[in-house]
Amino acid sequence: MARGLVKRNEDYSRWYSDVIREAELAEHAPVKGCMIIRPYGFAIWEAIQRALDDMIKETGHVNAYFPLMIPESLLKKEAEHVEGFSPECAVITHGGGRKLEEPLYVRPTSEAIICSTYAKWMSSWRDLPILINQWANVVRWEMRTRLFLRTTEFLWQEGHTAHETEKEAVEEVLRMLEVYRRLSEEWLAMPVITGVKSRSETFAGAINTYAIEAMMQDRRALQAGTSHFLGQNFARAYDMQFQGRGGALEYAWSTSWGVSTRLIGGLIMCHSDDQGLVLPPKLAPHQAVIVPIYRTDDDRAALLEAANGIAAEARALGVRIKVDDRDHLKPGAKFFEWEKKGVPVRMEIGPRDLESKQVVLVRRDLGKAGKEFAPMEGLAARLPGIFAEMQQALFDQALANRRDHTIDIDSFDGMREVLNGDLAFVNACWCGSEKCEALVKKETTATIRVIPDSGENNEGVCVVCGEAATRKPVWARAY
RNA sequence: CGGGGCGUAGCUCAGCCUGGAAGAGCGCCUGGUUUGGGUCCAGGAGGCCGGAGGUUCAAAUCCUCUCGCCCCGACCA
Repeated sequence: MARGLVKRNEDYSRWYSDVIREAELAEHAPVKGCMIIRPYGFAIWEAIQRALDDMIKETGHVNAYFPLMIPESLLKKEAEHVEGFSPECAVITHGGGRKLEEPLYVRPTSEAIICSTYAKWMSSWRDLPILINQWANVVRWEMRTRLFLRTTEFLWQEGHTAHETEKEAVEEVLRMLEVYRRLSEEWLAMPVITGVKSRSETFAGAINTYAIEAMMQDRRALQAGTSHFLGQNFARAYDMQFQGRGGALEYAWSTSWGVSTRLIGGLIMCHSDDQGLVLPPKLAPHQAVIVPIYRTDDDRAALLEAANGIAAEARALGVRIKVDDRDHLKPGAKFFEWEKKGVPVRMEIGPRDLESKQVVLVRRDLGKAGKEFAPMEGLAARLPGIFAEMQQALFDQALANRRDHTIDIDSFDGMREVLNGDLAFVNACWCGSEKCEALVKKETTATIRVIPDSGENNEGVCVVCGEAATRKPVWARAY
């Protein structure tokens, strides 16, 4: 079995760390809660960035960059916002060898600095909308951290937009929620439920927070992205005013939305297995690897020539492929290594294969059972199709896992049993009171993950208090 | 912040109880051997035993203090 990896059913938490270590995605830094993202892990992040950045631009946004440090006074202008964040802020008190007159906050998010800048940029309704995104790092002093899922410093993108009307802003929030859904489902092969958060889970200072919520293999939920409708709250706090079409001064309607390196944690817990990482082909740094198997130098030369030929052909078709020509490792060692790193397709080629003009092809998600002899003729051209099938298979598998573990429940007892037991996504009606929500959390540690936007069959009675309910949230234990 | 665990070779750790020449496995370097699922053999490099103080003829080991990290609970993307 995979050396150095515990099995998922033995200790899921340790398995998760093992996968990251063995795949060389990241490691702990000397600073508590911080991580070093290693080149292989960062390559995955770069692939996510490329895909998302394209979508962000296709939807009319541009990138910019705002400072890491925010003056305390600026952050404190939006009371609810600062209250939500101040306990987890890192504060810089000294610089240049002396105490600063005003402390600087390391951004936990950039609403304060960006909104106050937008205020200067808008004078007329013609200046709107402002549609800007930034790729940045942020710091939140979390009590408990886990690689990728929750680190003190993390990488993300944060979009910040300002609009003339409420309608436009709401449309923007939902548009970006949809972008996140597509990123997650089409690129990470990670199915998500979209919807709005309950009040207690709403971003500090926002009117509404929308989210994409995914189920991990252990049936816990992961909030994978959020899109916030900020109303005019930040406009009032940071003076984002413009002269409207009628000539009067109006407050802008703003939004913000973000996804982070947490997505990589989701990716791991959605698809990987007891052998290690499993990557969806669309995001894999290497989509395929060719391992030559030889005895003699002559064999080696001939095989490498054949392998490089296949690789060149594949690259011409846009496939990210690697020929593992390292001479000091046996083939078996290479198999294990690429397996742990989640490379979608492995091709083995030895003298016998060369003779019969074929390779042994193994899809990562199917394992040894899925080994096939593939003719070299037309092999490169087949790869994109194989990747597409695997991409779909990963999504289908994750979706099936969610369907198999989603339950409609109408009694609090039933809810307690599931959420304190094997875990699942529980669909259960809710009256909307924070008291009922808090009681569920107290007795099960589960929370409302999202109130789905599909409006069907939501009439009922609250699973906790029995009062009339019009909402049917997804309840689950979350990361 | 509470509870638990751990700091010794690049990594994983043994040694500590009962003080007396710093070890193993893996990895790394050299040479040979091997190559269709983690080759084998020989040789080699590599250490302020987390830090400070104390006890002692003598401390990785005992005592005090300290710093840090990991895991489990209360907060969060």
